Amino acid sequence: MSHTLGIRQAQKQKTRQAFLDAALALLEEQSLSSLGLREVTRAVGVAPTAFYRHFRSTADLGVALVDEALGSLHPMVRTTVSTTGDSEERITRAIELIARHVDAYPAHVRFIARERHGGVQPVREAIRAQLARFAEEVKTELAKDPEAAGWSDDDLLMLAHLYVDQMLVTASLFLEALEAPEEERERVTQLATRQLRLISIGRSHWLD
Amino acid sequence: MSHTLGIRQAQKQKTRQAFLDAALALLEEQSLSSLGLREVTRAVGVAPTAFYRHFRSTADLGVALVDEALGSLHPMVRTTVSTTGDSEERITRAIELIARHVDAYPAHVRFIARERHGGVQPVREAIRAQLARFAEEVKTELAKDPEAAGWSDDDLLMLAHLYVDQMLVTASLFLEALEAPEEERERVTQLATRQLRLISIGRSHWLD
DNA sequence: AATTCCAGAGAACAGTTGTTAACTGGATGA
DNA sequence: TCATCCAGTTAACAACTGTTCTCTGGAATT
Repeated sequence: MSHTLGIRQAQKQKTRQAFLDAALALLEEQSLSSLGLREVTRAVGVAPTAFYRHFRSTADLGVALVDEALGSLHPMVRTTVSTTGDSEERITRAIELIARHVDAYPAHVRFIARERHGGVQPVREAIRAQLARFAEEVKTELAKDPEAAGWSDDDLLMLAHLYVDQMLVTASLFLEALEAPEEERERVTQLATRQLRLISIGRSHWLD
Repeated sequence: MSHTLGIRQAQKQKTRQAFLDAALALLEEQSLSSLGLREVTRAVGVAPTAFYRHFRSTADLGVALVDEALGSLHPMVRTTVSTTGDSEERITRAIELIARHVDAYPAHVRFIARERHGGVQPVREAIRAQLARFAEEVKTELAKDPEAAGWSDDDLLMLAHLYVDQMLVTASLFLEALEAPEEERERVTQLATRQLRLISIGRSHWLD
């Protein structure tokens, strides 16, 4: 079923990706609501009007960035929660996975953290929707665990949201520590690990 | 020692407050990094150049807003954590206090949530510093609790940060539910309450 | 009463912004 | 081969931006 794109479509997608890349770079030092259309086209090296061939507005571009940043993350989230091993191993592995992701895609993480409560409504809504999906998926994985026996659906979703939010808090901490010395990164790892451990303890005594 | 301000100083402070109020209102629909100096002066009803009599830049104004939004919050945080009563009562009271604060100062809460990871470095730093102070204060209160016996300083601070972050997550949820029907606000209250309860359970079994 | 001070006004500056319209030239499909 | 399509270009628009310098009039100081 894989149909090779025509030269034309291929070039268009390439330009579109250049817009996304340039915007993401520019957004490291500002918010989406101050990102100018001309600013982006200048960075890409095309005429301002070329922008409209791909996006209606910078808000539209922002929504596309949300998909790029979070869309491909779903498989990882599933495996993060569902990995086997005892509780302590799973925590260590989850934190490490987050740290690696921040190292690999710092600009994406910064964008999501920044625009989650940012000044552009459609983008906020897109992030909210994706995070709700994450929570649903985490909930599904949690439900498979024998520890979830006796838990109501509501409580499972409550815990899933807690995990998702904690994941973002941790990612944001790693982001701030990106340029910091290894010592500081280790401090963050320890903090995040113990916070997750505490939540995990609360989880195992929830039904007491 | 209270010295009545001269007419001149009084008028200046009044104008300064008008700047803060106008900026806060404008920031409900955008981020600080896109807030224009002329935009603010127009809203206040003064000449653009008057801005410089009070602030070096919009970033400077942002830092002043952080102080206004968080500076007066310290006493409340202390009482939130230190209130007497059993665990369940304290949780209910804390959530209610957050809900009331969001109702009373929605724009302040929105500003902090938005600019905590926003595009203006000095403002991010100011918020980070204030939240670190909050965490220290929460830690001090936690240490007074008999339940904290045997806890290391590091673990207490870890828990304090967890509480502070959870407080912000909850505040942000109430903010999104501000215009929503009472039913939705009740749902948020239930969610936040159970999350805090789970953390509280983890806390009480931490030393097991 | 005379002098200094200073919050705010006014005008002007070079640059920037988003959006429109009409175009070009190479890929596409008949 | 020839007509159609369409990603990207060019030019122009009114409106807006931050910042400078100069000025003013009433409060503050002497």
